Amino acid sequence: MPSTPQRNAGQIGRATLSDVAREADVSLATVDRVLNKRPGVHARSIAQVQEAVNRLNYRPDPSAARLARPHPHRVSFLLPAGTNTFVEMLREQIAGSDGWMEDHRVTAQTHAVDVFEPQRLARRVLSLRGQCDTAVVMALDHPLVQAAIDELVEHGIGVITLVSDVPKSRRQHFVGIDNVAAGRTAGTLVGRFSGGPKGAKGEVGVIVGSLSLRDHAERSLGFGQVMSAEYPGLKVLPPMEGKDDPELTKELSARLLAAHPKLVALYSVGAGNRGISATLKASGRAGKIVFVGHELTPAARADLLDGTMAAVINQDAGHEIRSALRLAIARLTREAVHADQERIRIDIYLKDNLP
Amino acid sequence: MPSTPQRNAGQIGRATLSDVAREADVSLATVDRVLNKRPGVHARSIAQVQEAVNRLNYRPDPSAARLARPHPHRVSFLLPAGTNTFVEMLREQIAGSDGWMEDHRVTAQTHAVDVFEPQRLARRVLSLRGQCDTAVVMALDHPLVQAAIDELVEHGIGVITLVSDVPKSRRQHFVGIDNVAAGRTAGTLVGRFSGGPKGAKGEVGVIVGSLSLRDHAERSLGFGQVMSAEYPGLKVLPPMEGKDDPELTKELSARLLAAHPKLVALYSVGAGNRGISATLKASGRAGKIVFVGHELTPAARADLLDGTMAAVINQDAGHEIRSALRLAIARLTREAVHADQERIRIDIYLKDNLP
DNA sequence: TTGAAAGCGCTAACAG
DNA sequence: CTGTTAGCGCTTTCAA
Repeated sequence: MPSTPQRNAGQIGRATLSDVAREADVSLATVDRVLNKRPGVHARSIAQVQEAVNRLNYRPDPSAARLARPHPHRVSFLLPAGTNTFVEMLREQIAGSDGWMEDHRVTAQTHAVDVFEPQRLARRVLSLRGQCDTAVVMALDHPLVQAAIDELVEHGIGVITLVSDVPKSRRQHFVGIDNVAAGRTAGTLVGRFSGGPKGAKGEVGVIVGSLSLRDHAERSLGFGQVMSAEYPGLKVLPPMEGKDDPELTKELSARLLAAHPKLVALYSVGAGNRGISATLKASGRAGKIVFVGHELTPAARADLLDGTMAAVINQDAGHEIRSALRLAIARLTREAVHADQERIRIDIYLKDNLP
Repeated sequence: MPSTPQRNAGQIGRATLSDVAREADVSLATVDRVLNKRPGVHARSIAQVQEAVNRLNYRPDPSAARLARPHPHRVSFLLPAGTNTFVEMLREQIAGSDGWMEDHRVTAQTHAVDVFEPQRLARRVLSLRGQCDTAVVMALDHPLVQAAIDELVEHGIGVITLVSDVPKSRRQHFVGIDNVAAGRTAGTLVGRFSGGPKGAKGEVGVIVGSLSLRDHAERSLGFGQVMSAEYPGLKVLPPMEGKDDPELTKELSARLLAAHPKLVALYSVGAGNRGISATLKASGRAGKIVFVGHELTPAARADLLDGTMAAVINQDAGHEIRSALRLAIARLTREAVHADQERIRIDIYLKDNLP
């Protein structure tokens, strides 16, 4: 037993930086350099420090780290331009997190981009170089975009994809739901609400935003899987592309109703639910046709309450923003992330369990 | 404009304690005394400080506060003794939060109590006096318990009710779901899965743990509301008390099936779903009878996947524990709580959206 | 009733 | 390549 009456050495409380420094027989600064992977440290010192860290089971104190850091972490959000209500909700959640961000020494900037233009989107992603420490991107999955993300990562910027993933990129995390599973969930809801495995008979319409959007394609896929495997009596019609535009979805759904009198259900994969809702109400079939869609917007809420929509599948915008933010700073501070807490759920809302 | 070249005064960055001290023309210590409502401060000083706080829009920095505090906050959890799987999940979540707690200077202790004994429970609650800063209690709603909670609060201990509320008490918060709404949700699920407002016909069984448990009673109530109002073809049978015990629920459900050949659905309000599941499987009616229950335990998960259960209504144990912990420390540190984040959702799980 | 001062554990100049 | 040092914003003795 060393007889030096130093405080701490794995006894009471947790090990601190100075404990590590003492054990590794180097200075505070050197430990800091090793921990933060800064260059210019002798290999021997690195090894000593790492050994001490392991031995003492050292974990940095995030509060102290935050307090000492003179500059805030800068995170940039890249969100689709336009009037999509869900994106609007994401924006609000970012704005609403300012208090939290201040407390955590984080500053955020939000940029609007035309997500449907891979070229421009990629350029925008690239332009973030040097502008921030972490980029949170809701992006189209396209090779150009993937390359841009990879380059950003190359430059030491953390990248988190939001809502829509770019799986082959070197992004640090994806914050969003499993869209195939979400589609399957919609399938089960539509199937059971239309009469169940036995009873269900008729045609089912599907309106997507665009099949070239990865998430929409995945949802359609999952939906189709369940329908064909479990509800043979239900015939899924070929998906129509509504461009997430209420005007267009309104028109399409009207055409759908006219052409298919045996329509028993309608699955809206993307946005523009307001248009469908309008058609349904105008036709007097609201509440008769099982209408399931995504994202709990104020309009969807109202449709749920008056029975126009049977169910809404949601991803919690607030949770997604907070999660992205936590993951962003966790990379910089090496804080532990609790996977459980960061998993975005596929929420199902009926008229009865609205928040 | 004052010409003193002091740093800060509402300009760059946020106001600090010293800013407040300077503006109020008192010392740091005095500001701290006022902010933490410690006694022995002249009324004039109090006023000055408060004025400065408002003027500068001061909010304490939680990281700094945490760092400076020599003693951790002590929170005690009071959970039901016994083998209930959901309670087990709560326990695991508490254990799994230890890293987070360490980072936030919080220590937790968990006590097991016989919740069904108001006397003993109340005594146990009282015994927490002086033992902790915050008590998180999953309690029976009983006058004795309420009184005990109120006394604890009187003694300056924060009380948070978990899962099951004691609404008339002076508890600081309730962390849990709206059980009437949860019951309504179950109602809609059962109704729609059994054929919808028109088609549904037959009898529906209800098994509760005990009707003297507030949450069970509330769920039954909500369930009944929806069924009678929206599914007139479905006849809800009088609830049976299964004491949350798999053996008993197994027996009860078997009796139920035997006595009611026209049973189309079964709503399990409390625990003991394993027993019901066993009966259903043994009778060959698993998957035919719409079986809806609460809490996503491993067993429920399996039942969902093999079709024995149609849906599970869940409250996220991890979210509840984290929320309780955040609320506990927020009281001590005056940190802002984001109501949105603390709202516990009524999750609906189908086989397709399992986490 | 009030104030001065010593940290909490970490980061980042600035010197060697 | 390494160490010293001055804080970050707050809490808490200890004196006055």
